[in-house]
Amino acid sequence: MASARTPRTADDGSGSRRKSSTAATLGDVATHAGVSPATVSRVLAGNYPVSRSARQRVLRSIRELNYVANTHARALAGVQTKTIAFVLADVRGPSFAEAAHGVEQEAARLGWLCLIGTTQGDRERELAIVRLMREQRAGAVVLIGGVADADDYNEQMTELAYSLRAAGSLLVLCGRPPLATGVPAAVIGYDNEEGAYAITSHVLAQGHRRILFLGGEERHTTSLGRLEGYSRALNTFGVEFDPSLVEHGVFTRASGYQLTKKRLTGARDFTAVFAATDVMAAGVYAAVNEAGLSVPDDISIVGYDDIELAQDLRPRMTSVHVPYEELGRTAAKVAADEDHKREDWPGLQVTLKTHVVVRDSVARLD
Amino acid sequence: MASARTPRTADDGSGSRRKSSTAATLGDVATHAGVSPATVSRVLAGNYPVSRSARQRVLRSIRELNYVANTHARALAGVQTKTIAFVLADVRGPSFAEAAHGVEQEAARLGWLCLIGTTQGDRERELAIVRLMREQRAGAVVLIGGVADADDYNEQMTELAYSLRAAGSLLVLCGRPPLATGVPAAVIGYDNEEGAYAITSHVLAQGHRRILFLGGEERHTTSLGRLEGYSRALNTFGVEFDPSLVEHGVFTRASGYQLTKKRLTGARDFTAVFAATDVMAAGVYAAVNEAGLSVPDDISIVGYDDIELAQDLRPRMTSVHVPYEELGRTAAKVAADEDHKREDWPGLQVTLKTHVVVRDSVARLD
DNA sequence: ATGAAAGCGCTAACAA
DNA sequence: TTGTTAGCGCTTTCAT
Repeated sequence: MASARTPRTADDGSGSRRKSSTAATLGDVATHAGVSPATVSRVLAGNYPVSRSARQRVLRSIRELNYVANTHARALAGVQTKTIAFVLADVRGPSFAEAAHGVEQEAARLGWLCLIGTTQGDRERELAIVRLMREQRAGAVVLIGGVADADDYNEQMTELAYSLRAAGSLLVLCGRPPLATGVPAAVIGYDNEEGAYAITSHVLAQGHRRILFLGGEERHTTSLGRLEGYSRALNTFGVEFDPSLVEHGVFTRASGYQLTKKRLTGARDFTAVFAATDVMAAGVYAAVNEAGLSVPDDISIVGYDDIELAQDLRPRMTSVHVPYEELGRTAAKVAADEDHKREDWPGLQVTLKTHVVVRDSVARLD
Repeated sequence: MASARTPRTADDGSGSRRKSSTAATLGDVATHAGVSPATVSRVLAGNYPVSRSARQRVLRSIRELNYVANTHARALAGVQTKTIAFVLADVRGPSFAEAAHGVEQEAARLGWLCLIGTTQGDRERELAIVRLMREQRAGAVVLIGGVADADDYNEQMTELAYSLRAAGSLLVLCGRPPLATGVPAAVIGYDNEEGAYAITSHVLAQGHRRILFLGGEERHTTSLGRLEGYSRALNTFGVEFDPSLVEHGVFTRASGYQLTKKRLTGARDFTAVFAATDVMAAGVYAAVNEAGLSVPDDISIVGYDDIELAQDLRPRMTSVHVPYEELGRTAAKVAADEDHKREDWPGLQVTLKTHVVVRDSVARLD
């Protein structure tokens, strides 16, 4: 049991404040246990037979030295790191936060770490971050939320999907449309069109015919999907789609407020507002209230996402519930699943259900 | 210009979908530029003289090969990674999200990456995560939000502060009290006591004398600080502190709702409620409304944090504004600042200002 | 079942 | 100014 290096104890129990000695390495554990580094590595990986006695000694040394493997050394030696990178536009969006929470929860449960990056909705920045995450050898990169659609962007993202896959990693698209078929990425989504169709139908069923649609950026996939559902519902009810009833802004309270305020000056040519997100809808409420109008007597309002806020607005807002947390959890599960590394992995597409939650923000028109 | 390895181009321009070849390494760049690896490393680090011509060739090769340094190799070679780890209880808390956003923004601006971990308010998990982040060689670890106070916990965290510092990293406490003096950690905070004092004084000045305080966990530092301010204000106004007017729960809407509901059954012995967070206050509103009572005519309500929600509640809620985003930004700045690595770094404590935002949720009592 | 040794990509001390 | 070389801590053949 030769010992070239002095084993470094993690705590000398002296209780005195001192700089902790540098952390124990695998080599230290090996020395301490009287085995070779390879053996320690083997018991750690558990992918190779090790004698009972050796294993026990190693385990004991690990405990005593308070050993924790160095992730970087591992990564360098070629092992995929158990970190899942997720990138979103802004952590402050409640629905994003919900999804992020789902990812984080599930990742933690599986013993994975989370890297996070935000893009402020900037496509270039998003691409840059995904590249960065690839260099970090993230085990998977999860993209949360829609994007403003664009061809060259899609092309670059597709390229990244392939390159991630080649590196043993995986691109997970969460809450946004798939790339072209055959591209090796997992897609976890919900149906924007369907939910929008359902809630618009609900409004129409209450007798409304002029419904103002407040969307995000014009080419934003989420906004687009919701607009389509809105439009299809009109169609079903035999109401002609009026482009002048569609406004584009961004997914913030301020934007919802401004857009509404603008439409409220002059003749009012709508009886209801469908805000593409609940956060925007909060701005609609504010503008309507400020104009001295009442919800829903003067104007009905519906949103999308069903975040907690929907219950705090007065009157409580009717909205489309999206299982964001579940979305995130699923993404993490897929990311952590080794299955996608198989040569013949067929790709994966999951679509979660949404449903309308009816509250008190839509008046019946007779 | 010998070339043992075939230089690997990043893009063959063929436009066809193919697995990207494995990424170029520093060695590839060296070969391509006809210099030694050391030279490449030098131009990258910029900490050593390199001839103009060599530098230019290297830079060009880097561009052509699309080279990006491997973080893990760097970390292993002993360089601090430019990643700032931040750990908080739950990304879904709006004020946390705000702070997280601040950290993320500033970090990105400085070219740093963010690692995130959540604890669900569990101290053990928090310690475990901080240890993990240390193993990840994070350049700094930022702890956001209060914790339930406990001696042994403080001791372990102190130990971690030293060990982080020894590893060239830094512990940043954000929105929580300092550890013992002399402990090498940065503290970025705001004054919970002061803000609570101010808003309670405001309520008292409106004539209220029986104010229900709804706090979080009993030993939670944030809750504690706010309770102290509440208590001092009572004292200033010559009102005796009544322990039966203090309830403890957790910082969620549901908790605020339940606590209020409980206090609303039977004789009502308070005219105002001070919820320790806005999110809890939303629950208070809900319970009060549900009991058929009116805010502020029957019951006045104030919160703390001044998140966006405060403006969406009706009537709009009076609250204490906390510059969370600024808090996060400051934390990131401090974390990224090399200054703290100096041997004689004196430690750092920043305290941000809060202020009361008066809205419509407090009635004047005469 | 176990150990020796090479190598992952980078940095830094030492030579030249 | 530049190159050579020895690690950083781990995994993984290849021997034994």
